[in-house]
Amino acid sequence: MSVKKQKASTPKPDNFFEDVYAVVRLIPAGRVSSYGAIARYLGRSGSARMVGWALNNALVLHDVPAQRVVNREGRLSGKIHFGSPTRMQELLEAEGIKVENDQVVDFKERFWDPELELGST
DNA sequence: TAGTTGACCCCGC
DNA sequence: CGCGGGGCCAACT
Repeated sequence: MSVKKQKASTPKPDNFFEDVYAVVRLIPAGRVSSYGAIARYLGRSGSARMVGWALNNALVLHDVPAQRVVNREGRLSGKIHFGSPTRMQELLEAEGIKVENDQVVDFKERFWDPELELGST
């Protein structure tokens, strides 16, 4: 069976990426989450960077509110990828989230942990 | 083909 | 208590 590895032309069911989109989509308006929290919830605590990559693809898909996802400092680390230097902040303010100096105000109170909200049995 | 970067986080000094 | 380096996995050059 000379089955060569066709890396392209495949639906690519990347569960990890898809799962990231699902969790981010579950984030309610007015709340924010962090890469590490999502990564940990998916079982990839060490691969928090991949969450960022997933969201990067999310921007292309245009179906995920990536603006609600920030780093563990509550800082808009990914605002650079929104095309405009203030795009992410504007979106967050539109959701009711206050942002000062590229930093989410009361981030600790606005923080939304998937494992805490969803993973509660 | 292989090397480097990257929307990060944690540990050690 | 502050700063630096390593680790993680995938995509880009």
